Amino acid sequence: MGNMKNAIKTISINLFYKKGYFATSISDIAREAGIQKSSIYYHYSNKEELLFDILKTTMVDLDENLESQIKGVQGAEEKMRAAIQSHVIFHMERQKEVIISDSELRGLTVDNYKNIMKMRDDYERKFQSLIKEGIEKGIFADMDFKVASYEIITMCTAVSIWFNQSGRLSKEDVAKIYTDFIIHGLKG
Amino acid sequence: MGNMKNAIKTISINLFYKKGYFATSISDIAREAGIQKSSIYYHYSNKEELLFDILKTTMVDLDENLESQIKGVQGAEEKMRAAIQSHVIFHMERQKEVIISDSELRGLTVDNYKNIMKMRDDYERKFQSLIKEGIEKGIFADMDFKVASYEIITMCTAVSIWFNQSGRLSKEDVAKIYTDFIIHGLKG
DNA sequence: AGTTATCTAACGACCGGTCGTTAGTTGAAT
DNA sequence: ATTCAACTAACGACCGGTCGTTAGATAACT
Repeated sequence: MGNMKNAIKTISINLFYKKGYFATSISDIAREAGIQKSSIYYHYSNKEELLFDILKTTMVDLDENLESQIKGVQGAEEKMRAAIQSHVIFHMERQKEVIISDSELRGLTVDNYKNIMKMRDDYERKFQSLIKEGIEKGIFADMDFKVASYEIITMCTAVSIWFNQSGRLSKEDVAKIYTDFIIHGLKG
Repeated sequence: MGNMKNAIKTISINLFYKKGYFATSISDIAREAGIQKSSIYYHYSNKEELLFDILKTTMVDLDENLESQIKGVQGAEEKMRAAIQSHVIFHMERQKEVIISDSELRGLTVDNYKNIMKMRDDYERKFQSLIKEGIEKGIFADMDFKVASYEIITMCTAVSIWFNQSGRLSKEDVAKIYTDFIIHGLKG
């Protein structure tokens, strides 16, 4: 079983989140895992591969989440509502990983960086398609659909920063507030 | 004159933006400035002080910018429009510094961290007051004003990430798009 | 016997920071 | 006008420590 490998990944997520990728040493990770730092290299060939594994998994899960949530939904507005809810809830449930994804891209070398950026672009384009569809059908106001997608995605991504699991609002409360706000913004 | 000190600061802004605070060494900064790294310590007593100087200046300027833009403006909606425009344009004009401000807070020790966070909270509360005022006067829909402030600030802050000075849209174009989107979201 | 997962030990590179020193400038006292 | 102490701004050598990574040994399980 990849039991230790999985532990290393989970520990790294926590440390990268708390201290940042560059400020976290292989020794830190090994200490938490209860092994020697050289043993990390049995599971991952270098530090960057560990970061890349985290980022890749997060993006794949995010995308699968979106696809599964909008599949079968009818109507431009309803599809957009489903997409927003999917994105927002994912960012509240996977706070640490998405924060790492947003702040540690500098830790990647060119090939890995391009790999992640391509996934991001594909994901972004799905939102842009939904906006375009809504505009064409006259449900949303005429607007710059690219800027609209940046507005929506960046604001929904940021829930990961301020949302508190044990706070006043439930994930569903927050999703509702965000969805309503954005739909009003889109309808103009 | 503090000419070299200023050069060190500007160089650091560029390097912290490009490579990140932890990945930038004092040697890197010194090399760009054309001096020895020990000479950096004549101007700044340690690396963190340099980071703090950048963050503090940015927050002070951001706040002064907001105050000067909403001063004298009448009406809740118009004041909110002025605030959004002020925030968005500042984040397009000072891209590097605000990105550092958003991603390198971990480089600060407790006291400096608290100092910056207090300024952020104060700034945030100004937006919350504007929202509350609009709700009370019946101009904005009834809503959770705290979440609304997070929605607005995080989305407007993110223009620093995607905005391209030599791109298709002018700063004023972007400000207009953001302001309209948000006002519609607030009016509900 | 071979594989898997871990260990110990060490590597060279680089880090932030300190030290004593030095050359040029300034300003007040002589 | 000259002297002299203080200040400014930088130098280059060096420190202890940590970094990511590698090599080779070892122990347990199949």
